[in-house]
Amino acid sequence: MATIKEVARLAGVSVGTVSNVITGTASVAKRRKERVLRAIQELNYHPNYVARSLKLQRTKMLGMIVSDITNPFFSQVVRGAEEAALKQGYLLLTFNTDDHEERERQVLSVLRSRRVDGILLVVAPSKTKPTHIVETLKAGIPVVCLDRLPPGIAVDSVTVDNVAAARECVRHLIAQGNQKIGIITGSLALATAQQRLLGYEKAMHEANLDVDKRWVRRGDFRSESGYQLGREILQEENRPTALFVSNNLMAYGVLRALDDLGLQCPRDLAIATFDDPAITQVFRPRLTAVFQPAYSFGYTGAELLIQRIESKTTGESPISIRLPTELHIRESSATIFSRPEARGEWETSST
Amino acid sequence: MATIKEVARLAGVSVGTVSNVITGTASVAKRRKERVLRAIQELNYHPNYVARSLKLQRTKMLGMIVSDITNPFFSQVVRGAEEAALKQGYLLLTFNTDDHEERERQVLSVLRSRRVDGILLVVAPSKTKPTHIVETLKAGIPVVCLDRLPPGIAVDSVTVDNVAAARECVRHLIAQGNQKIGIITGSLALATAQQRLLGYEKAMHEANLDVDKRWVRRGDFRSESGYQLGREILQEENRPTALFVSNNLMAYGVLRALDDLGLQCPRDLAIATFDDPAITQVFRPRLTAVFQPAYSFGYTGAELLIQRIESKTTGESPISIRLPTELHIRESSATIFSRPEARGEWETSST
DNA sequence: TTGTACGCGTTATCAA
DNA sequence: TTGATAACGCGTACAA
Repeated sequence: MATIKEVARLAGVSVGTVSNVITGTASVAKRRKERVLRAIQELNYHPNYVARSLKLQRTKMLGMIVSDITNPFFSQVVRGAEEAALKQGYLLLTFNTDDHEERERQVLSVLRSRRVDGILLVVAPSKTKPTHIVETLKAGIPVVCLDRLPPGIAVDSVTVDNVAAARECVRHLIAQGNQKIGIITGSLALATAQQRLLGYEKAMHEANLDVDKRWVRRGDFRSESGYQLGREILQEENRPTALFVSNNLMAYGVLRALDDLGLQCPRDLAIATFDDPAITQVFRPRLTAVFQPAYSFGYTGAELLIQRIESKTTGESPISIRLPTELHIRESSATIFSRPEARGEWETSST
Repeated sequence: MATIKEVARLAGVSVGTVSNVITGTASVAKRRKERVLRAIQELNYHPNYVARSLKLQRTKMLGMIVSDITNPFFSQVVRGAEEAALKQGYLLLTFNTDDHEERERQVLSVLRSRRVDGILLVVAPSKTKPTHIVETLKAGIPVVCLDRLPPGIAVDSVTVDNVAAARECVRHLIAQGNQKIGIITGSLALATAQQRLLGYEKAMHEANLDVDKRWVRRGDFRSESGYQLGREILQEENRPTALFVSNNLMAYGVLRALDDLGLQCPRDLAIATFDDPAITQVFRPRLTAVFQPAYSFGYTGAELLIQRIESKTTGESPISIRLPTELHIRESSATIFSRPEARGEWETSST
């Protein structure tokens, strides 16, 4: 692979001149410039970004850590981040943690060795303050947390108001006539899961509705837990008429559980959930869900991160960006108490 | 950020010794080793991989290019690739091309500048031989093509037998009693799209069934084209009773079209398709689909690529790996001619 | 077994 | 405007 030296020799100029042509930092005489360009073409020269990174002490690479890119919500986040990053010449190094804190720790270490300029992070569940994140910050590497906030750490972030969104969602279930409403939460080591539970409790409380302990089940945001807990709840002798499921994957699990038990949604159980991937919207039952702007999570996060990087303002007080959500009301929450005649004609209300 | 020099100074040894401790290339006296380890700990030293890459002339980074990570098929591919790569210490630099050849060209150029050790590539549609791929190969960068083969280029690859899979799938539609069967293809600039069309034609031909030209529509593997073409076909006066849709996204579009027209699957139209993301399997209608081992595409591809990289055998004759597919038969292809009484009880036959 | 010195390909500084 | 040269941080001969 050709080096800048070879280009310089072929063009009959010094390496400094070639560098100036490439980066455009200093002006170069027109004739020499042309000679250099021709040599670059001829040798099919591609500047060595590794060497440049070493010299400049920045790599123009961003770490992108999500729990599972296979979840349509996160693949959208990544997509958004890539778009914003690429636009400014940054590349994405992506990783999945499957929500394992240990894996997150390893990835963070790798990323520090790779000298990425910054990190976009969807944190894994953690009971205690994740020291590896603190240390990354302390090392001067900007981190922007997406969707979830790590406990006890002041860090830039892009989030939504989970409490309000969950509350609105459960309110809707109540408005549909449901009184016995259950919830399947994510791991309570995750801020988002806690907040959605809180929103649920608020809505129930302000409507003076009892919350039976057995209707509150704790999952882990994965499909299998939705399935298991769904089965359990549905087999209670006093089962709820509606279920608020804290994320999409678990809602899919609940649907499977319904199917197993010969039950149907919404006939036997109303369902409302979080996350609203376009891909599922064409199938039945259409899920009532809190839509989160997944793409914007990534895009906005990357923009914020790059701004931090380039303005060298790490250590300032954290910036937290709040994105809006929308409650998309569809057939899965149409209960026995209020079921329109028409099928498939549901409106999309927003907030 | 600490350097190897500082570690050496703190431990009271030379940089060579520190390097030996880190890489394990030469043995170091136990006591000194401990001192070094302690110094590393204390300084929170993370070896500079940029410098190492420059010295070693390899980055332990792989380029991963897909059309759209938002498509569950490709997110699985990426996931598999990451798993295999990480296991051997390689990192993934991921990119989406949205099937634009120009974008692919740019990304390839960036990747060469970044000095990635190899590239996993899902090629974009291309009418002519993509010279940028040839040149990447010529530059000595191993490339493994996933899922699709670029026209006229001998390159390592991981694919499935699209012709056979499509044929089996259409045969199934025929066996269900359908005689008027249409197809929505992807861009015929894509090998996979061509092959699936070919499989369709073979199945129709060997069953002595006519193929009405108006039943053969050319999409682009995106949902919107499935919707548009689905509408067109369904509004023909002599419309088919079954449709073979060449990929998942377009199938979702067709479902939407059905809905718009007040029709239902499978009552008014049987559907069979390609790709079979787990996420959709819990919804109705459950789609009959050719399952492709998406995760394995990535995993196997990365393994093959790394083997190429580490054995330095670029330029040898290309290796092509064929992965098996499975036809998953579900309710979407249950036609009026053969419809079991039970709902939701469909078997999964495989080949 | 340990230390020294060179080079990887750039960019930036400085003198010409 | 141009050319020569010193870093950037590391791994690895080679010498000790």
